[in-house]
Amino acid sequence: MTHQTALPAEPSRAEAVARHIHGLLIAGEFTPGEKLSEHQAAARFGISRNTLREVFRLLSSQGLVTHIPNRGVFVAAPDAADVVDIYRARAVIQHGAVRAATRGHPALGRMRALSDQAHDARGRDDWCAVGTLNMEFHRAMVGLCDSPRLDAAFALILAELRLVFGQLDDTAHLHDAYIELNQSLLAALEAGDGPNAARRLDEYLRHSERAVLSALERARNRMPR
Amino acid sequence: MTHQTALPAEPSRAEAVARHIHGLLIAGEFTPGEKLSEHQAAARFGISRNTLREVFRLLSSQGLVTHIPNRGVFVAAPDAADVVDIYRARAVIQHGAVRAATRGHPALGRMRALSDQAHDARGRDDWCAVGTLNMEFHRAMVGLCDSPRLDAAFALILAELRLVFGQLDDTAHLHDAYIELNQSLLAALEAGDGPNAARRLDEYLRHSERAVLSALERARNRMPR
DNA sequence: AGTTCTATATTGTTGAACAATCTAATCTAT
DNA sequence: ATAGATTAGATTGTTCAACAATATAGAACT
Repeated sequence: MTHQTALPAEPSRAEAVARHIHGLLIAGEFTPGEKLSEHQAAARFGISRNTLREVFRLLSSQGLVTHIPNRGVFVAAPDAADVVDIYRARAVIQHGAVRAATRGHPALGRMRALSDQAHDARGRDDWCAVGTLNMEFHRAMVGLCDSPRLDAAFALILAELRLVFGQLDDTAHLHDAYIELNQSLLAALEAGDGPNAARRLDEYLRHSERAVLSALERARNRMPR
Repeated sequence: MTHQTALPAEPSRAEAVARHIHGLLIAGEFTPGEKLSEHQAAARFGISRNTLREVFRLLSSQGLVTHIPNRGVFVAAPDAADVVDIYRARAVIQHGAVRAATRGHPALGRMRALSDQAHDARGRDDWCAVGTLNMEFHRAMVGLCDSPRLDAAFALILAELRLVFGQLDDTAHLHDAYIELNQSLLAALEAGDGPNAARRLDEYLRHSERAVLSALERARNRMPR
């Protein structure tokens, strides 16, 4: 189950379009709650309505899109409750990662590399890259569990979080201060200090959640619907 | 996001068939790795090939069926590695549930009710019900997290485990001894004794995983493919 | 026996069509 | 004029027939 095509060659049109829309969604190209008409979307993405329906089933299973029977599919509109839930789930899974951490685990090397890259990206003021690398860092952390299923579940949750980010305006400050937190978290893991790592993790999650929540509320106030 | 139709009235044929096949899968009506031909399955379930493809996308996103491009879809054939992974993921999520447990949490009441029902079902030698109730018990336990996303992720994992059960012959003993373990686990949670609950949980998971693994190997030896 | 080639079957996708459902505008009645 | 019922239009859910692209199985060949 660990086979992952190095270069994501898309064999089928459906999956290609699914990945494409996925990219548009987490890039914030749609407004939350926006309806995605089948006729319209099929024309826009150059596939038939039948194939598009398969794509929608794909995306809706990933939680990026909400399918309401006989009504259509709508861009997911995560609210504050969803953010709280996402961070709750993150806490459980990532706490499990801390417990599963062992010195010299391959995932630690990946985390180190991503942490360094994030540091570089910040030097270049490339905030988009910082955001992506930050998420990759935490995804790599879940790799400590050595569980494909947890990896998959976490990837889903993180994709939803990126959907939230796409709705926000000021994504810069959301990742700035957390590079240091990630570094100290990683240091604790590399040192094999579980309790300290758990504390650092909780600290990160608490701060990040609060930042996202307030940014979301700001965005909602600016654009109430 | 908390709306869940009390009685699962199926508005669309696709979802109805999806649920139907889901039931057949976890009941062990298919042999693992069996190919599900579109033409054949569409005729069998009385829907068109296009609609069936949507159903397959649904099921494949739930991990019950494996979609291989240009090859078709196959009944998932979880092996020992998958079982290990499933229990690894369970350990992480359910350990989080123990940490989230608070006295008087509604989920504890549901667990109590399910535990009692399982006890009754054992008295009636209704092992099928015992198995279902055991899973419901643990699903209710994850409800302690108050996280719809963790609930969903856990439900997915448990469905895969049921798929494994469907492949086994002697499902009776798989749940017999665990009723007591569940009861002591629940007692520890109700008493607010987290560390003890965690120990009981690990004990349950360790025993259950070993039982499933050996039963799976036995089944595989009897029917090598 | 192993390989190549060919014929067949299956999947991936399309377009048109229809019933069922929802949406929005119109029309009534108070 | 506002509230509710009615109708017309649009959208979804689903089917069918068809075709290209790929995979499978079998035949022919070395």
